[in-house]
Amino acid sequence: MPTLEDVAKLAGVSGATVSNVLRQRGAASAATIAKVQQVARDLGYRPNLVARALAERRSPTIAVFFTNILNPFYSEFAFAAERAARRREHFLLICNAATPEGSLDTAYLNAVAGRLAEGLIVLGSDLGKQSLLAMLPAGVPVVLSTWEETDMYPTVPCVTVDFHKAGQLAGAHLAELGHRRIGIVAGSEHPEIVGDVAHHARLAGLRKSLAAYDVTVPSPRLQIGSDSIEGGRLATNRLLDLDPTVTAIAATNDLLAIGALQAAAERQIRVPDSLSVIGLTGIWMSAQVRPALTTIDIATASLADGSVNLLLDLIDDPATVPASALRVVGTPALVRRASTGPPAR
Amino acid sequence: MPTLEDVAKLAGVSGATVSNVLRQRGAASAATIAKVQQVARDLGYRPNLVARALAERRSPTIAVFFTNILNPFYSEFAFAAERAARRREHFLLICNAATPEGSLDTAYLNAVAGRLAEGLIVLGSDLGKQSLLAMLPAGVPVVLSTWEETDMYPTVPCVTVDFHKAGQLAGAHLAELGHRRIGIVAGSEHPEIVGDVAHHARLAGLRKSLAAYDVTVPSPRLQIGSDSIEGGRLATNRLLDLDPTVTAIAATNDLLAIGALQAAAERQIRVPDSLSVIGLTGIWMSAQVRPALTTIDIATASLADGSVNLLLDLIDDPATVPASALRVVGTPALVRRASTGPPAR
DNA sequence: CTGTTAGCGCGTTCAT
DNA sequence: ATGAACGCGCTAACAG
Repeated sequence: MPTLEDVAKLAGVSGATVSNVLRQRGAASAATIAKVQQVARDLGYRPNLVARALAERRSPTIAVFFTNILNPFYSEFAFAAERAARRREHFLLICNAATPEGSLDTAYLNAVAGRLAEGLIVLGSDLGKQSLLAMLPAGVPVVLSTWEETDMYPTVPCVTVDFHKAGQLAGAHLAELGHRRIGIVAGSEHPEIVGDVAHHARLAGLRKSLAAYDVTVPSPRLQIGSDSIEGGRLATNRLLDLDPTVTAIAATNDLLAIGALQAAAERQIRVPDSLSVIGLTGIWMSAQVRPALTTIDIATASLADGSVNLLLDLIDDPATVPASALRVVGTPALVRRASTGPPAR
Repeated sequence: MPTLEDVAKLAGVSGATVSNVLRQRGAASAATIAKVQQVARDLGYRPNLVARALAERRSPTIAVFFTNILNPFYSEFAFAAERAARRREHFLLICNAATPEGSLDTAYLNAVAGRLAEGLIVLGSDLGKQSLLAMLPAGVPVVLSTWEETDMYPTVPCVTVDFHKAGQLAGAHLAELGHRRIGIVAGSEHPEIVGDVAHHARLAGLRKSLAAYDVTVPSPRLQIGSDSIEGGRLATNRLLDLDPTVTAIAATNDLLAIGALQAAAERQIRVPDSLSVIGLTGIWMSAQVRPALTTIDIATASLADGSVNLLLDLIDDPATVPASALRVVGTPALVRRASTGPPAR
């Protein structure tokens, strides 16, 4: 592979000039520009980005830590984040952060702190608090995103959405439709631990809005499952076994809601005629299932976009970033589709 | 951020010794080992991976080019690839290669060739042939994966599966169940172009196996849609409008098949009683939908694993890699689930 | 067992 | 407008 020097020699100029010409800095005579470009093309020269990163003390990559990229929600985030990063001439390193111990992977964090990536976006709820906090003093730019508890780390930049509000919207929608016997299917990252629930804020919001209608959700009507379609299906089956009288189910995310839809289908329960189902987050698939899922949209792509841009702004020049940009909390919105309606009677 | 030199000075040794101690190379007295480690810890030293990469002329990252990470198939590949890479102490750069023009993104390729990643896995069917071929002479290690046409680039290392065989298995399964009026829903990356089909090998295999049973698939029974659930649903609806007599549908991938399932559900057609549906690839979701989808499993995770390991082997030492490892073609397998059965009559 | 020297390939002064 | 020299932080080869 040819280097800068190779080009310089063949073009009869110095390395500095080649650098200037190729990066369009400074000025150079039309003749040398042509010459250098010609030689570079002939040689198939490509700048060594590693060397450049070392010299510039910057790296063209940022990293994003998920719990699980198999979850479509995270895929969508990754997709949007990659596009946003690319628009800013950056690459995206993906890191599945979840380890058996459930904490952020230290090797990964160290690598990032080792300037492999010049910044880091951490998604998820209550993942790896410790290791993450240990990281921050190291001066690595970090942006939290889609964080469930908005105020867990008040000092860390965060782009998220009001999950409490999202839960409220879901609850209010069902209650306003007239539902009173409502079940909840909630997700857990450790379903093997009895009572472990991941989506605290959504749940709290849900319960709060329902309380305004004097609706309570006793324990048999709250079922917890692993964060997947299958988990939602199983949880819903348990719920309906325990209490077949519920007329609506709110799930703390769309995957679980889709599982609920399937459980209903298996039991020949018509949605929304006999059972309403509402999800949360608004993944693409929620629009593609049948019946199409009513859900609370949190604009995942904007969150990804906002996270990447905030991170890169912070890296470019922290001083430029207004304090107000350090804590962005989006507003969720109800998306009415076909899976909810008034109760049968 | 402290550097190697900082540690060296404080520990009263040279940089080389610090490097040796920290990387456990060479030998050092117990005393200096302890000292160096102590100082490194106190300082919160983390090696600068960019500098290391420059010095070693290696980078700890590999890149994978997809067409679309929103497709669960690619997510699953990414998930497995990331794990495999990590086991070999590498990071994964994800690149959504699809551009509006449909070709591989040159900027991305150049970056990789710029040693940002030391190798590259390219997924997909007929994506970016030109740019990719232009890339190869540059000496960048490349592994093709999940490639539809096994022999398109005979000289490029490739880990894939026999898609032709996969198509055959799907067709044979339906035919053996007794189906004779069979529809096909095929995917396209450019559905706006009339007649554009992506999954050639699968289609050919499908047709071939059906021909053995004297089954042909005339044009109205072959519908093409965009590679998504929605695309499958729409294509299936067109197909059933044009010919309501089909008793089975083979889709060229699972997303399309899931769309077919939904189309059937909307039309109150019972699966598999009145209509059988078979998919291809075996994404996780295929097991989670209801009825669970019968499909042809291509062991995506193993493909990802194999691709990463082959690439890394090639990078470590091409001479070590036997020729037989340069072209791995996996064998697909039928997974019988609930969406297929004998025709009603 | 440890230190010295010499790069890795590029960007960046500061002269010229 | 152009070039020489130095530095980025680390590893490798050799010397002691």
